[in-house]
Formats: sequence, C-alpha cells, structure tokens
Amino acid sequence: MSYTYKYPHYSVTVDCVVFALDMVEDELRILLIRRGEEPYKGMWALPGGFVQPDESLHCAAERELGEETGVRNIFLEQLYTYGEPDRDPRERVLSVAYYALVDINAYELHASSDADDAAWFSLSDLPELAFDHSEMIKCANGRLQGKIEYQPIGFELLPGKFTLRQLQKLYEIILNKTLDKRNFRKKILKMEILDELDEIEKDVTHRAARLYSFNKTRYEEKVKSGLYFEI
Amino acid sequence: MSYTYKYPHYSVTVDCVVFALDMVEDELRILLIRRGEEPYKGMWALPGGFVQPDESLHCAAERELGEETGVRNIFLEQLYTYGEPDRDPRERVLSVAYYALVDINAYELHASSDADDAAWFSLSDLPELAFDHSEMIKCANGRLQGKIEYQPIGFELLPGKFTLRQLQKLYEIILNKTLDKRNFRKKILKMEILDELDEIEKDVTHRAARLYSFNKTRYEEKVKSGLYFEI
DNA sequence: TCAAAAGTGTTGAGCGTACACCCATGC
DNA sequence: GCATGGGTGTACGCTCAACACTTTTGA
Repeated sequence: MSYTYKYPHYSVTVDCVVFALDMVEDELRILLIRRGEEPYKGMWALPGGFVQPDESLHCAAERELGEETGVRNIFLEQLYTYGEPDRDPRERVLSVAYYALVDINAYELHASSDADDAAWFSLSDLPELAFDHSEMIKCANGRLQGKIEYQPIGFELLPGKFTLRQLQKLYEIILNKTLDKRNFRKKILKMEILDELDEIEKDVTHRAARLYSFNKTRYEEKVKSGLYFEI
Repeated sequence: MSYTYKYPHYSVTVDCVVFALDMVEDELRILLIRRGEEPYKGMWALPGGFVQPDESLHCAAERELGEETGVRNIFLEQLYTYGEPDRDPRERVLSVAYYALVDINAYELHASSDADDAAWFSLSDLPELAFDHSEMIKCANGRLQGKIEYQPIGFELLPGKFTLRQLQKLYEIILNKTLDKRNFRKKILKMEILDELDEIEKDVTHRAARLYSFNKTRYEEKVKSGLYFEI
C-alpha cells in the first residue's frame, strides 16, 4: 500500500504514559514496553503506535494500549503533542501523548503486537527510554500532580473499594509530601462524595479499616451546586 | 511537489486562539481571519495553517499567526490536538491548537497570506466558524479560566504598565464574576510581584491611578521560595 | 499482652470576606 | 463644587494546621 499527496504529510503516533500505584513500595509506577522493532529495537519505551486512517486519536491510544499491554477501559486523557522535526530518526513523526491512570491489580500484563515485553517501572528508577519518551513522562507527572489536587481523578488509581488510608497514601505519593491523617479525613469526608460501605478490609494483620467507594454521581451533583474539589 | 510514503500519513495544521481584552466593552475578544481559500472560503476561522517540514509545531503557530495577522512575539501555548478522521472535508487533517494572549493595543492587524481579512470578535458574539474551530475556542476559554487563577499569565493581556483596576477588571471579565476591590488589592500586593512605578495613568477624566508592572524575575524567585500564586 | 494501625476532637492562627468612607483630579 | 473613580482599615467567621490519645484486632 502507498499513499501520495500534494503537500507534506507526516506520520502520527500516539504514546501512553500509564500510571499505577505501588502501595507496598510507596511509589508511582509507569508501564513500559520493550520495543520489538527498529528504531530503538530492544529499548524500553512507552506503549503506542501509528494512528490508523479511520480511528480518532483517542481510539488509537486505547487500541494501542490494549494491543501492547492488555490494559483496557481506563481513564485516558490527552496530554501534549510532540512534533519536533527530528524526534524520530526515520522521518518526521508527530506523537500525540496521552496519560492514563489504572488500578495496578486490575490487569495482567500481556505483551504482544510489536512489543516483546511489558512491565511496570518505578518512576524514580526508569531505564533509558526511546525517542523523547522521558520528556513525555516528566510532562505527564507534572500534569498528574497538578490535576489531582482539584479533580477527583485519584480514585482511578485505586480499586473500587478502598480505605481512607489508601486514598491518603495516594496523595502523599503523588504530591511527594506527608499529610495529616485527621485533617485529610475531615476534608475528604466533608465533601460527601464517598460512600461509606458496610465492609472492612481483609487479610490485614491489625485492625481492619472501613472501605469506601467514590460516588461519581453524587460528586457531579455537588459540583453543580458549587462544590470545589480540592485536596 | 509530491510526497510518497509506505504508511498512512496526514496533513497537520496549527490553529491559534488569540485572546485580547476589550476594557471598554468589558469583554474578551478573539482574533479571526476570513478564509481566502476552499474549503469554507469566505467564512471566519482561526488563524492557522499547514506545518512545514522543517519547523516545530510551536514555530509553525508563531509563523502562521505572524503571516496572517501581523501578531508576533506573544504568549503562546499548546492547547489540544484535534484529530477526528472527518474534521476536514478534503482529507484527514490533524490540527494542533494553540492559544495566545496579547495586549490588544500593541498590534495593528495585517490580513495577508491566505486570509482576506483579520478582525477581533467578541467571545460572546462569534460568527459561525469553519471546521471545529468553535470547539477549539470553547476549550481555550476553559483553559484560560482555569489557568489564570493559579499562573500569572493575565499580565500578557495588559500593556507593560497597568493599573490595579485594569488587572482586577481582567480577572472579572475572564472569570465572569465581580471581585471586591480592597480584597483584590491586598491579595495581589501581598505577593510582592508587582513593581509600583513612579507614574500614573494619563488622559483620564478623574483621579489618575498609579501604574504597576509585573516583575517576572521577582515572581520566579518567590515561587522558588514557596509562593503559590492564586487569585 | 503486645504490636500496628484505625479512628476521633480541640484549639489557635491566619486568611478570606464583607463592608464605608475620605481623597485627588478634571470638568 | 461636583462627579468619578482611587485608595485605604477593620472586624468577624471560617477554614486550615497542629497536635495526642483511645480503640480494635490479629498474632
């Protein structure tokens, strides 16, 4: 197959910065794949690939992520578009970067498509990456830190049922600072956007904490009547 | 000239949502051009055009804006990339949207290039626009409203020397709510990021107000030592 | 009974908010 | 001298920050 055009055209890829939370090591993790093809063959990179003619950018990001890693149905938002003329050694390729938030336990990684391997890496201990993918991760992390304080996106990183301690730890990890337990609880509970469940956590070696779930409908109602989410 | 590729490639344009402030009518204005070519010939649209092979996206936005309207050297930031397969009737065209902030008095508009005309329109009274440009403006306005509260970008819409009243009005127009004069002054002056000049405004029919200027260096120092800009 | 984390209340300080009057200037 | 906006101070309430102890559970 070949395409001919009158004016300059460029390849377009999508790349995904997928965040997850490691509650054991208290750190953010990023999903990387090992490249199965040139250029940068064998190197770690963000999952992504070429945008097909009939799919939107968002769909392309969802598709590539699913194909290369098995991760599906997640929070996915456009981040930034990288278009330096020489960012790809082959020819000019634009990349529309997305970032995603997932519950790390909800997926079993399946490397496939043109990725040899897929794995979670600590944000603070990343390997050398292909293309300008390091820059994308830096940008995505900045966006996450900024947005998590005024939008309830943190819940995307937790299972549907979670403890307040887990939620607090999430903020502590992402914002990289400690929070006062009592003040944190007061603040988040006063918003009345969490449902207190009749369940407690299991398999813990100490007193089990109550489980909560995020009530998105209630949140949206509250926003309409003036709630300003903020941590 | 013609280009041939092995895989699907797309045209890429940049489009700019240029904001300015009309302090007389108390409203935001947007810079539009009248299209001189098909498709949508004769219709109003955002200034923009195709990205050339050797220029970055940012440079392309700056160039197109300069060519089509005469506006140069301004605050310009990437907004969002639009890539629905059918957003352009000719063929698939991606558009990387930028938004810009300018002092409306600093430029004389020069229509040229492939624009028949360039003019400022009130945000609340826009004509029908080509492509998905209405959506871009809506997105840019949301970004502006969000960002102006926690980043000192509002100054880009004012001349270098301005009165506190002008600055307050700027926030009132963009956020679409009234602010208390005394509280606004206290808040902004306490940040110590404005230089109080030994000058007052001219040609006013009442007591002239003192002029101030934004001290960017001081602002950056203060940010390092913990200032969190917020209106 | 010990260890580990859950869960809870109070106080003080600083900040945001609301509000009214005098001042300087041009006409 | 009057109209117009410039410029200022204070008091109150609320929110945020700081802080320590009791409770529950499993091992």
